Amino acid sequence: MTDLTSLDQASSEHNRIAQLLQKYNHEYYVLDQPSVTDYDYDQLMLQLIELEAQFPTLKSPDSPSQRVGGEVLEKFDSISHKVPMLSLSNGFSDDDIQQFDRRNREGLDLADANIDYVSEPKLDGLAISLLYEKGVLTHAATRGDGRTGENVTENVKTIRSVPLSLFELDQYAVPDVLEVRGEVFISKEGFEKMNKEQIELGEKNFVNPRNAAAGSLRQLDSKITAQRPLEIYCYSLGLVEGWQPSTHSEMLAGLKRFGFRVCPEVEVVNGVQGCLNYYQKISQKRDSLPYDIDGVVYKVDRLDWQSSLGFIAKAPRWALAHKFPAQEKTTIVESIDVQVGRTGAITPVARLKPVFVGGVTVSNVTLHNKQEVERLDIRVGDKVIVRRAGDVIPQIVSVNHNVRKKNLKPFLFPSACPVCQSPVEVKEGGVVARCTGGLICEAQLKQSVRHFASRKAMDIDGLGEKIVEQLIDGGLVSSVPDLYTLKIDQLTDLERFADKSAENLVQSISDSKNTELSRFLYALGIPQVGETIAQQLVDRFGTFEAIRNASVDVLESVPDIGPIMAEGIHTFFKDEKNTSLIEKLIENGVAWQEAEPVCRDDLASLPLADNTIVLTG
DNA sequence: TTGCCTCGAGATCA
DNA sequence: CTCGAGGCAA
Repeated sequence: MTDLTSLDQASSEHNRIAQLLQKYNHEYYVLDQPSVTDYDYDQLMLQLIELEAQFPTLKSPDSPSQRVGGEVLEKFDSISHKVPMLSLSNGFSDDDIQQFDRRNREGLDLADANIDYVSEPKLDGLAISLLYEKGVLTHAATRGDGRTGENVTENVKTIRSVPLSLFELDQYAVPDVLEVRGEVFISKEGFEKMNKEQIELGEKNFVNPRNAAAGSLRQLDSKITAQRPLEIYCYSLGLVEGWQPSTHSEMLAGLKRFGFRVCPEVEVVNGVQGCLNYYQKISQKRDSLPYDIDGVVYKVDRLDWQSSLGFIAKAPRWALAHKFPAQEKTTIVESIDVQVGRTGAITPVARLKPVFVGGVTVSNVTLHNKQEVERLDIRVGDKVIVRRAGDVIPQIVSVNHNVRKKNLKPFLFPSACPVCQSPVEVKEGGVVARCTGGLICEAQLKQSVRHFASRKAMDIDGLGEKIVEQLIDGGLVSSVPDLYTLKIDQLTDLERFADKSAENLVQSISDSKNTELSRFLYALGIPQVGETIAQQLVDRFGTFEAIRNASVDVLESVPDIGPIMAEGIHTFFKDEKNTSLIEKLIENGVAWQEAEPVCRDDLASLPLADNTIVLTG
């Protein structure tokens, strides 16, 4: 390599090697048909890296050398998705699929004609968006909340099956802007290998491929990501300029030509029967597929039909995820605890003998309320069937009463709060039992303080659950305003609280004094008032005084506020306990900028959105 | 709800 | 080294 002295020479050599590597890479990771040995590939890569070390100007963002990882980041920046990343509606039964198809045919005025659907396995990984500008991968982002995700470009570049630049084939011009979406995952085999390595390194095993993939993508050091066996299958587009396929299947074929990996199980099927047959077929193949899936996805093939069907709240109407039934396991109820929430809600929770189901270890399952406990007739010592319903929340499916030992005692739903002994009350017509102790109840107090400090409320950094517990158990805090009079010396008396921690906590509490009205409102924990309603109240009324003095009728005029909420808000501000608490907070220095009341309706959602309205005065 | 990553800080031990 | 907080993903 040292014989390359001029930049020109080096540059053409760099080009040659880079192109070879791109080709070999694609053959190996996308087509699964390698034409050279791993050794040859590695040697070539080393040559390239050496060359770039000698001539750093040759290091381009799409150089194959990017695959080994680069600089260590300090944090991930956020990236906003120009086209939001939506989720999919779920279906579980044949009937759900038939309804989906019927809705589509009705929506498209098709009566009897069958719709072509693209069907594909639903991979159990994490969604990712890849942005190519002028054919080069420039940004890769996680889904996040659908509107804003994290910039994980450096990590994604290390995934061998992600093209760093698009293939240019004569007859297919590369689009100016191409955002491709897909699923990043780890294969079953990759996962096994990875865990073997973890053991050799003396590290902990990963529990399931999905979380291992998500964790791998969140490494600040992309060199670590580069060593993880991440793969990708691409399945849809985001923002595109300069390419207009007319069907989904044509789009997927195009993606393959550009060098993307597309799941080989994808098929175009005809009508609802085609979908159901596909589901059967994939169900049978499921165990032999090299990766985890949790269902199949159907998408209307014609893109013009997709756009005329459009979207509901946060999912396309033209696609449906047909999920496999959740895995179920049997375990034992070890105890039934009762939790008291911020609003006094009494929730029974079953503590289970830990059981590995659906990829995670489940040991706690909420039993929701009294009715549910009675419906299940669940007792400590019972054998129960557990599953993870709809992706995440564990659920008790049923209790095996046949094998119940005779001496098991029925669970007695408490009539007094287990924490403060105040009477428990169920509102007329309601299901939720509530502790009537209010803030006298330590459980409610703890939760209120925790809520007050939370990020979307007053954002007091470092005041988590355990610390709140310590403050209240130690008698340092008996109401929310007490936070603002905490002194460093008081804190240092607590366990595991040294000077630095005490100082930091006092500082972040003090920092929270300057806040926004909407945060403060939300922090107060007014019944029914979440983040959104708090913001709407501020938009409508502008000042705290205006909100606190608003009559029920006026409150009801705010969008999304009905009679129940209006009543709740009004009553909250009439209660002297609440007003004195608010006074104290203000005395202790909590303050915000007040605004003029602006009656701001959500313009985008109104029929007038397309017109221009000029406001004067 | 669980799993994973990352950070700061306290505790522990050489 | 361990713990708690915080953030993210499904």
